[in-house]
Amino acid sequence: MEFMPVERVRRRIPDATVVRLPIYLRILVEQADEKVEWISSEGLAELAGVNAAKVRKDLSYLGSYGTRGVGYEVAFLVYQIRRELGLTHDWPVVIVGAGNLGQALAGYGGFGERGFPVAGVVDIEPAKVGSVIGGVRVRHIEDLAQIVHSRRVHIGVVATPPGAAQDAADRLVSAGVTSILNFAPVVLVVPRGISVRKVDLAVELQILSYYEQRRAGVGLHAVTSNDAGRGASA
Amino acid sequence: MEFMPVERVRRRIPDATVVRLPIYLRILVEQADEKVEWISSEGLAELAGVNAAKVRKDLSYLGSYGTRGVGYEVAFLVYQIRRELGLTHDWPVVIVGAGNLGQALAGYGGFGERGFPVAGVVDIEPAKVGSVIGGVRVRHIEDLAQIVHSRRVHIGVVATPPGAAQDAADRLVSAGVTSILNFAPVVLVVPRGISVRKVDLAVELQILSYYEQRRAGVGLHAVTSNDAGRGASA
DNA sequence: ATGCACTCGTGCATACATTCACAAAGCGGG
DNA sequence: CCCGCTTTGTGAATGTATGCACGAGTGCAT
Ligand SMILES: NC(=O)c1ccc[n+]([C@@H]2O[C@H](COP(=O)([O-])OP(=O)(O)OC[C@H]3O[C@@H](n4cnc5c(N)ncnc54)[C@H](O)[C@@H]3O)[C@@H](O)[C@H]2O)c1
Ligand SMILES: NC(=O)c1ccc[n+]([C@@H]2O[C@H](COP(=O)([O-])OP(=O)(O)OC[C@H]3O[C@@H](n4cnc5c(N)ncnc54)[C@H](O)[C@@H]3O)[C@@H](O)[C@H]2O)c1
Repeated sequence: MEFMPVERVRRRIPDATVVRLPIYLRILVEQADEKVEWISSEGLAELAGVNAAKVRKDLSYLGSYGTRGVGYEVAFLVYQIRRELGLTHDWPVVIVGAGNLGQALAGYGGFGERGFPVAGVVDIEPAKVGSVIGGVRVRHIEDLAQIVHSRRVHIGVVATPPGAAQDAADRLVSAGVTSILNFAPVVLVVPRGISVRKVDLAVELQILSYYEQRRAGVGLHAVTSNDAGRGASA
Repeated sequence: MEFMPVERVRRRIPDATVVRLPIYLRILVEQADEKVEWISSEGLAELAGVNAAKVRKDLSYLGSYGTRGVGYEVAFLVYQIRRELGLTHDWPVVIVGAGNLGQALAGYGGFGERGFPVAGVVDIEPAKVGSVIGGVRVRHIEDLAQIVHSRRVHIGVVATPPGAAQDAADRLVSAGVTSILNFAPVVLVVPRGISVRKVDLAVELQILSYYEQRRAGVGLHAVTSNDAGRGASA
């Protein structure tokens, strides 16, 4: 094997693991709130609804932070997962589209709590501009670049109608955003190096429909696990 | 080769493919609307943002519906994918939790259009009961079983606060629902044979944070694709 | 001190998913 | 009717993820 420098190169964490780390994190934070100080891979696996070996392997990508015979120290794991996910500081987000969904998102306090404060909401419709949602005033989309720069926004949320989603994404990218969470049922085209994740409710329902229909057809079956290997496409 | 009965045994479609079929379907419907009659795996791949070989393999699980040298007939593919996904009839859904999100969902017309009409919205809070959202009157959660039975609902949506989500899921299951779409940031525990998919926005943002942070740390990287292999856990 | 019970970390086997690469099949032009 | 062009369908190779099984630490009781 090649000589390896002490300053270890940050290991690439498998996509499938990246998807599960936030789930472990949420559970661990809940446990910490309940004054649980130590947890075993078995215990965490139970709460996360996965296999214990998978938990151990996932956590092993962060480093050897467990204690054999004992388990993992909850507070320490929380810290390590936060660090690995880049959650040591806030990531302000900007929401494009102040409609039904955009308003629900902006008004939802859960994001700010988890380190994703809403830095701004923009819309193309002058009629929407100026109204206040969740303590944030809706601004015109022309102000997008200004918001992104002044608030150092890296993450944008697309909540426009499907037909406007690509336009919204283009504007976000030219404003300097490098990660996009897309709610519009549209495949966004973005330059290499920009991460995109999508949330498509109709797709989710259709997937459920498949398993539902299958169950009806052939005896029972179902099963399968929710998020194996979702990354963030670029 | 073995003799094969005409009434072919339904092949199991890989989870990763099941996740992509709805995306192909949406694109194909759009193409049909634009009077496109034929499409190649290359063309569909382009629009779906995936590899052409993947498209062909995915479609091959449905059967040999392409024409070599030509491509796939759009209308026929639409029909076949719909059939395979169980979208030949409507799947009424019931929404539990008439808060911020539940209201946005109920008011959103996109579901009904795609074959998932809202059969009912229920809430535990008497104050919410009786109000009308998107043409549906909010009813008390005690009426859940009645709605599920009378409207033959198989799919339930959980849009309650996290602390109430397991209760909501339990009630859905006892009412007879066998598929659940969960918006609460909680791992639901359900009996074997019940499908669950979750939509967790905080998790999505945290995943983006990881890749974002990584980009800052080591040169560039990013990439990865959105939904490899999401199934529906039971 | 020694042994025992427990739990991590990980090599390895297996399963699943992606991609390549090419023969087979269909189409159209001459 | 045949030839050349196109595009499918799929074996095989590669890449990724899962889960088992067990060695190796750790803590505690005796
Ligand atoms: N509302 C839901 O529950 C729900 C559910 C699933 C998916 N979605 C999807 O989310 C997206 C938004 O849904 P909605 O219900 O909020 O729609 P909406 O029509 O209520 O709101 C869309 C908003 O985007 C604005 N907009 C339009 N073009 C724009 C542009 N180029 N730049 C900036 N803003 C622009 C509009 O002015 C409007 O305010 C849609 O793509 C929809 O399919 C919504
Ligand atoms: N609003 C958003 O944009 C958003 C975004 C991401 C996640 N979420 C998640 O979605 C869920 C709902 O969010 P929200 O903003 O609509 O919350 P909300 O508080 O506005 O609404 C929750 C509703 O559920 C009802 N409820 C409570 N317990 C119930 C029970 N046992 N059975 C039936 N109904 C019950 C409440 O009366 C209330 O009407 C939460 O888990 C939240 O974390 C919401």
